[in-house]
Amino acid sequence: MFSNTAKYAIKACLFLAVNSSEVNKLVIKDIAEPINVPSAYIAKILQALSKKDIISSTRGPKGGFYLTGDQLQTKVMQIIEAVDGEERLNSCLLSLEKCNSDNPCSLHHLVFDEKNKINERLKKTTLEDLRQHIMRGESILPL
Amino acid sequence: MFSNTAKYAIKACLFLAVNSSEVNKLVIKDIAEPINVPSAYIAKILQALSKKDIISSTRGPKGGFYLTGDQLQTKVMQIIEAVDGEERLNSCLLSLEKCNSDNPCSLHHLVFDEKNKINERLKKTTLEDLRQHIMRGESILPL
DNA sequence: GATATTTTATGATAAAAATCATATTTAAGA
DNA sequence: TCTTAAATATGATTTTTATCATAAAATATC
Repeated sequence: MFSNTAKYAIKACLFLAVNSSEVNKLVIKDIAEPINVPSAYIAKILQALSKKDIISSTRGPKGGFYLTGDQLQTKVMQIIEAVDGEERLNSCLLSLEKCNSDNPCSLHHLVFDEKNKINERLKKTTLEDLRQHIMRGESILPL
Repeated sequence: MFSNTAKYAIKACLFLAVNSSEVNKLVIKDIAEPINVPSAYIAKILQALSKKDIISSTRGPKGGFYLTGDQLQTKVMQIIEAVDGEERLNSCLLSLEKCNSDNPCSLHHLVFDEKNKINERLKKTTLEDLRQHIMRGESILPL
């Protein structure tokens, strides 16, 4: 459903949401190992997220990655779009240009409402929301 | 959401459902062109579907592809599984093995019910259902 | 300022998915 | 039985995605 890159990005952001702060930066290795993603790969993803200001970083000794308070308000959808580009989730199931609610493709009715609901949630849910969920023990930190 | 291969497979099956029959077989070119898929590619997909008995074929002159009455009862999900392999649609969003309803990953609640609903529909809906929908003008044949 | 530690930029390689090409087999019809 | 029209089998190529590698730039600390 998501690309590996998007999944890894979400995992990394959540890991940062739970474990990092401006005074507790994490170095690539300390992210890659626990979330179980090859470190050279996650490094590249973190760079992209950092460039898009979804996460923060400073280089040099004592440097690393972390999230600011603002960045805890990032929506899950923004993370996905940052790494995968937009509309991966918004197009018709069959990728038909002509398909829309007025002129639905054959599968349209089967998925439309549910797909919308999922998308709405991804657009609304923030890292902070997920972090709190994890803190309360209502879901697990994906590792 | 689906692979190109799965999308093309669904399009081709629907096209056959609407336009073919045991006495009106369609040749690759007559499928590939209208549904707008490269013919060498759709040929390969049709071969796979035929081998799994989701569509029928006969070779030689007057040969071609078609659906039997039974095959009109094929579920959309079966088509997807035939070409993509199973479980592409059944795994956790983040592909976590440990994630399930008892031990949900952070995104689990955001998608679980809707994903299930979609999957249920894909498992229930037959080509014949979709064909009738199209015949009644309630949806378009995806081209 | 020199050094060490970190991210950043860049690009190389590997694997998977999509696409293209073609020789072989089958069956109809002359 | 020969020819022709079709699917089938097989595999090559291209494109995309995933992964790996490394030199350059930045910054803290001595």
